[in-house]
Amino acid sequence: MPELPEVETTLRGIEPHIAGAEIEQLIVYNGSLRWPVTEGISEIVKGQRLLSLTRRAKYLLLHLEQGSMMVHLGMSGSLRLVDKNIERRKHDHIEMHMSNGACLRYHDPRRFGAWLWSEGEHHQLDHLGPEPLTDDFSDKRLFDLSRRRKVAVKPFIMDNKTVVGVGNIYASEALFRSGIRPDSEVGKISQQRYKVLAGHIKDVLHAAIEQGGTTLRDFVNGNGEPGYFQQTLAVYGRGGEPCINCEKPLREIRLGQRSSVFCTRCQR
DNA sequence: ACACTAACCTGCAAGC
DNA sequence: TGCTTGCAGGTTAGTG
Repeated sequence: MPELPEVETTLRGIEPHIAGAEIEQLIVYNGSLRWPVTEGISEIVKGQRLLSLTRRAKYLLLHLEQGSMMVHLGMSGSLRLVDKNIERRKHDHIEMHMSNGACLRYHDPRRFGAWLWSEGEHHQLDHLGPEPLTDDFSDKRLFDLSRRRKVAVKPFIMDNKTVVGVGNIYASEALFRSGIRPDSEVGKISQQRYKVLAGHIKDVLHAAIEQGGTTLRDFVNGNGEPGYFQQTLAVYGRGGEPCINCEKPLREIRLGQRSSVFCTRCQR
């Protein structure tokens, strides 16, 4: 999926084309996503103006006059603006027609995503940690949260309670840039090293947003264009290939059911 | 509280 | 060629 940079890229791509317009029709072709799409959502949102779009963690929030739709792209979801006359593709599950003629399609082969309506709070957002690109996320937070804990640092920074938006790609890349092994016990890492790590998490996310995100298989922004950050990946998906610094073959292990690639020489 | 696993679902690549 | 296996960007529910 889409990690934070891909969601942010999607938001920036679609927002100018649909914000301010009225929803003429929302069509749900297959509402069987991670959670069932809210019953009756088409009737609820019809005729409401889309006031604004925001992002929280990897969730997109479409703010309407009477409430909001919370959209998640799961592992394989994407949103794109299309010409409504173009035939739907397999796995195009939801379509939103706007009063200005724009048509937004939600495509998600694995159906791990979400489209939920609420007149108030979305409770999925209740227990999320801070946004990584704000001052609420810092080395101090990583240090304080990790004392007397034994979890490996990679699953720790991928845990939404620690910080949101950091998935398998950017966790791997930030640890490489920081020279920290992904399986290091969090309780044994110094605040100085967390300062380096927090800085690299922010840097790698910023850089990925500037490149329009990472396209591995099928990610596209709101206008159907891929991202380019995959060209910058140093370790993710490169198990067995040479380290870009020292040329030693990169090692691949599994941590918390996720593949983790790192350099045994450059990361300690 | 913490650490870890299985599960949701489809597509694709690798191996036999 | 075709079958089986394992893996893929996330998140939550359940186990010990």
